Amino acid sequence: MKKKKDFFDRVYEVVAKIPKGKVTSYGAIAEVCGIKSAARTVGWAMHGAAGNSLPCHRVVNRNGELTGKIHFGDPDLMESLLRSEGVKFDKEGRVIMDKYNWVPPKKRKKRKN
DNA sequence: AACGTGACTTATT
DNA sequence: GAATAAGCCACGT
Repeated sequence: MKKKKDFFDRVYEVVAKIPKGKVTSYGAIAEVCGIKSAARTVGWAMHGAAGNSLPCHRVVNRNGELTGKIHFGDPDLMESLLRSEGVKFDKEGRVIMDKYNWVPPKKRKKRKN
């Protein structure tokens, strides 16, 4: 039975695997899901992820800006969470992508590595 | 089925 | 280099 996971489910899996103290970009997740150009859809997936205990605060945009912080209820919550995990911000309030940018492993069919 | 929206990204001006 | 435009995919109405 081929349970074709929806794009959303795929995103949830990836986001749930983001290491603590690291962040990733929507585009990266979208690419891992198979659609590189679906960065926006990844954000949509987060909407459905609300209440799924997913570390959505570890997902930032390509610039390291916390674009989704607005949806946390409190704009400062996302930054606080990341700071609590050891993530540092530059003076512009962005995540230092050079150090914290983490790209999820591509889920190949039966990837044995 | 179609139009509009959205937590993005890339290219062009 | 900054600002604007278009492209992209999925969901909601």
